[in-house]
Amino acid sequence: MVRREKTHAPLDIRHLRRSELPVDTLKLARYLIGKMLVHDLPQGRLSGRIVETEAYPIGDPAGHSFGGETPSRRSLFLERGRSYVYFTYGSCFMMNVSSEKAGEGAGVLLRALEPLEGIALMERHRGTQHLVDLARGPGRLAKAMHIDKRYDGVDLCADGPLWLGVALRSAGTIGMSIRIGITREVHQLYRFYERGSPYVSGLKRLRY
DNA sequence: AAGAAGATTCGCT
DNA sequence: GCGAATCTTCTTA
Repeated sequence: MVRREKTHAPLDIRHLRRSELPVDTLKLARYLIGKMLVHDLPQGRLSGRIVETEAYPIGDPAGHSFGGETPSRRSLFLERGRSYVYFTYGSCFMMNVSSEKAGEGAGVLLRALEPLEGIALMERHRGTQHLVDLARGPGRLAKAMHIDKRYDGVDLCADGPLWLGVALRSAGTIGMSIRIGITREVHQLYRFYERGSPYVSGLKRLRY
């Protein structure tokens, strides 16, 4: 397989400014489809296009902010554009983008990326060379991008190692569906994805 | 102090 | 497709 970063110049990715982020969890979840997640490591840059998200808005019983702020969940209550990283099922980190005003608990779960730069390093992190599986699913995404609890609370609009960006290619058609893996509010259409992308998880559940 | 649940993944059938 | 793995956090005693 031809590796993009060896045959193309580095992508021209510009930082997203906080003022560009919609001040609404559902709008932000849709807005982030087609945007870039970038992690600059000493070994090189990891980047990918966001192709799948889920919204966990204010007051959502399925959201981690439901029931109020705790030390482990404080990042969800930060101003929009900060990361909330948590560990679950004894094996997976997952990354959210906080999505409302400071003091309001809500977030957007990043569920899948189309890997673009640093693919060889992502393959090492994930232990597989199957491109479409590298960041398909929230736990795999975090592992491929080398995201763990150290990155909880990071400002994704600041000039740090982990950030959100915009590259030239925009999103295609955006679809909606029910969210995956939850037991409450299961009927809400709070999941957004790029139609036709092979990098989206749970393809069998895309019915909308 | 003990137990249960959890925004999943992987391996096996 | 199904079920185990695995551990943090929160609840209850």
